[in-house]
Amino acid sequence: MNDDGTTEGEAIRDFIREAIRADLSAGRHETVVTRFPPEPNGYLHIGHAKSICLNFGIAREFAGRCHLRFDDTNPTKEEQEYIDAIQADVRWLGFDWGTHLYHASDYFERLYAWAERLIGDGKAYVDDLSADEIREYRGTLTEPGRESPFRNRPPEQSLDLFRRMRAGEFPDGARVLRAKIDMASGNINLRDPVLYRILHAHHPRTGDAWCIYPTYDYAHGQSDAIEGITHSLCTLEFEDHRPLYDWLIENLPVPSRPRQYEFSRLNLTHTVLSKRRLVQLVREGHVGGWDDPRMPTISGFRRRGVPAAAIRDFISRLAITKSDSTIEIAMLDHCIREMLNKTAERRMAVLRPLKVVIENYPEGKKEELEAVNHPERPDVGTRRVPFSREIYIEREDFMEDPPKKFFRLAPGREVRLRFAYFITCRDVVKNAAGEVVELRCTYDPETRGGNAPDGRKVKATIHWVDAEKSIPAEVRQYGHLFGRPDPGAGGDYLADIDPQSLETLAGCRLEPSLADAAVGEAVQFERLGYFCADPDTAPGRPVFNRTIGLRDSWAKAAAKG
RNA sequence: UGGGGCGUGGCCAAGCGGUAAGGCAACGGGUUUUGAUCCCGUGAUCCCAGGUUCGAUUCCUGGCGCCCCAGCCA
Repeated sequence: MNDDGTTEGEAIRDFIREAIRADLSAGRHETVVTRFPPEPNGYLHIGHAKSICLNFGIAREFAGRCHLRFDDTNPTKEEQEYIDAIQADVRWLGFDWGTHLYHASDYFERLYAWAERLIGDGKAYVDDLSADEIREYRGTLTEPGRESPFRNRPPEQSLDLFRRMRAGEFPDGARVLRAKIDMASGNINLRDPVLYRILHAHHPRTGDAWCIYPTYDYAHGQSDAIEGITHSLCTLEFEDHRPLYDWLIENLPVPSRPRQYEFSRLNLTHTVLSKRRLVQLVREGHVGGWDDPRMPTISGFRRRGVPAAAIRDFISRLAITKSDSTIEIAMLDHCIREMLNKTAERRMAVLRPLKVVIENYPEGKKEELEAVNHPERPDVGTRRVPFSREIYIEREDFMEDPPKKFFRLAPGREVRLRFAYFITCRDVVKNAAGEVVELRCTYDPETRGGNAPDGRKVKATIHWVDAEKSIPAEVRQYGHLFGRPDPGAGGDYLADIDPQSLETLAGCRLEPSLADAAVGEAVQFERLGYFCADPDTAPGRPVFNRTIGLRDSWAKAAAKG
């Protein structure tokens, strides 16, 4: 099975790929060329991953190519930091644009020349109206717009003005270049859309070479045509722009005629995916940064320990359609767990330690027990875990007065220590406040490795670490950033941030083999979940992030009562 | 009384006139040295109303509902 969910020879079917097959078999194209066109005004998130997987995936399936093109037409919002991060994220996701790295700004000179041509053809004009006036003249959704008084000025005059706009003679907002289409169109995008605006701003790539910049509508389709893009895939909100996209292609001497197709964007429960909101979360410090593990950004997932393959698998299960949809976050969680279950090695770690003294275990005795690294993959081998008279177990694996369905340790009860021995709880030691601070247990030497020669069973197996040899660590447990599936539905989405989405635990104890875990590499802490070392890890000071917890039917049952 | 889309089980989604795939979730049950994994099993007549047809989720008509568009953002 490939990680796009298909098996060898099985073609993915959706309306876009069907259209491509039709174009290919009709001979309209020989090769398929797609492009992923991010605007460098923020970090990539999982919604972008859908577009990336679609565009690069199609290029791969049809033996074509996919370009990475920065849609850098608005210097007031774009930054080099984003340009760099976007490239790193696309690569990390597993895609390669080869030599096809482009920028809309690479085409500024050509776009400008075509704009002059449009003016000469009487198909564009310089408008002196202010932004507010243009809005008034535009009309409303139900009323047609009115023509600007400058609409029919002579082409020579528009041309002169346009050249002076470029020359920097006018301040921001003084004039714009507009296409002359139809002020009465039901499609507002056709009511003489703005093609160029004056922006005295420094551009990350062109510096101060320009003070007029093309709008998205003008730059995008022409960039597609210049690059020979055959299928320009974008999200539904651009559907209304297609007539304009086509109008420009038809009225300009572009080298090719790309076609635009629209599909629905990804929505996910328990998170937000709008650039505006993600920027706000970062700028206002509601999260630690773009790569905060609770962020739905590619860099956030990476830091959290989510493998790129899990993201690709998730995307492959999505359908490319035109219907609005919101995917339950449980779907993503499932893909992460499934991937990690197959790949992550197992280790033991105790997050909330409770000391256990095994009274009949000889003082000073130490031994090492063999533990498998992956129960379903013997080839991954085994490791040795130190064991002695004093160990730590998880606090929540002991209850002094357990309900009937609780199978773990309790006074007088016997359980198995994973890979070690059966132990029985004999005594509970409490502090002055009445809190349990230590357990006194006995072990059965005959059960070494975890099986009783007499065949007796225990109802639970719990994890543990050696008190002396285990290493201290900080563990950050991450949950979904928002407590409700539809953040913002109640008004302010910021109010829906779950204050417990990050729980930092100090004083956790890890089995010694975790001392040299590689940053970002996933491991399963048995019975707890998947974790990986965070970049904040310092020598002798490990910091682990919880990528995702294991499914926990006990917690679910306990919650129900 | 503008234009563009969409409407199949809780969430996605196949289906392209012949009698409703699959995934996730939920709920049962089995296996298990992770209450994990794994394995079984359980649910819809397809927004509504007419019409065409031997037969419609698939075609037609009319409703209803939801989403997007009035940035010199993308």
